[in-house]
Amino acid sequence: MFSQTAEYALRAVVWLANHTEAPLTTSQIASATQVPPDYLSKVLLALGRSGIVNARRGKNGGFTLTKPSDEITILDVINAVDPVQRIHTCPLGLRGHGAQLCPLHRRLDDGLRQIEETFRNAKISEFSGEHIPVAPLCPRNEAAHA
Amino acid sequence: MFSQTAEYALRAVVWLANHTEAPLTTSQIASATQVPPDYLSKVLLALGRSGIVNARRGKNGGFTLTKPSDEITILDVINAVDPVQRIHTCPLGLRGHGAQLCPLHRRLDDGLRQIEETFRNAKISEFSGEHIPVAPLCPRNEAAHA
DNA sequence: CCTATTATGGATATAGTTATCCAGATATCC
DNA sequence: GGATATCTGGATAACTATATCCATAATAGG
Repeated sequence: MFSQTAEYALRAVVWLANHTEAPLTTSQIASATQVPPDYLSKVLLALGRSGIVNARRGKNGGFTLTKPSDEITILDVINAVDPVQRIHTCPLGLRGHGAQLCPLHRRLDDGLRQIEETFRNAKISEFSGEHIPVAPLCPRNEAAHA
Repeated sequence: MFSQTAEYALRAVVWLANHTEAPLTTSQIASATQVPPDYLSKVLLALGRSGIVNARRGKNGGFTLTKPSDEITILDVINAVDPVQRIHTCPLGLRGHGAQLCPLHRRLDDGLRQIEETFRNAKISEFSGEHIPVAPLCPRNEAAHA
């Protein structure tokens, strides 16, 4: 349902939100989030172009978030790499004029609107910071070691 | 967000729900719903395998719905061709054990669950029958002719 | 039984997404 | 200013989704 690219972008942003002390390099993020490094570099590029992350080159360079994590939503990240395509006009190319969708497509678009809404209300801060009981991204299930 | 295939499948099913007198052939459905005929044939095959449509070969053959349209949901159709992939295990392949998703993936899966819910509640009958004010699928905008 | 019609499904082509590779640009540090 | 680290971005490959083509199987009707 979501593209792989969106998944990768979210992992990167959540990881960055949890490591704000210094910039993180592509390869640091890649190994932490288990994303192919060279592909991640494209994803980070897109996140940069959308103003979600900031890049610094050279030694001690890397990526940082441009905003605090409570000002970034899941929707922002998804839209940066793989925008939600709302249905604005009849996909059949009939002469339905714009706003007037048929019941089916109106209903499908309602679903899309709902998804947007849900993910607009999900701030990245929800997944970062000290208050998170389990580790960011998937927990390593420390319970198993006890 | 939804695949092209799912879109095609929904158009076909809605069209069938609105034309129940006799079986419709692939090419009839294709031209009515503006879907590439040879591709539609694969889509209808998948719908048949999922028990949503019934096929009859030979003269006067074609496709019919196996059930009344109020017993088929948008979710049924989507799942027949391009199933909603819920997130059950950690996509990072870490040793998180099944049920225990990290906050991010739990939230994403919540979104997916919500989509399922929304489309499970959308019966195809909603888009078929005499009670529909505008034509099924996109209206031909008859207003423009007045 | 024969013919016409229609679905079934395999083979292949095209396009889009995901992934890899590497040369270049830019910044930092000394 | 030189050396090194790092992002930027173009070129290409692998994979998946979409689309097309056509031979075959099954059915209806005569």
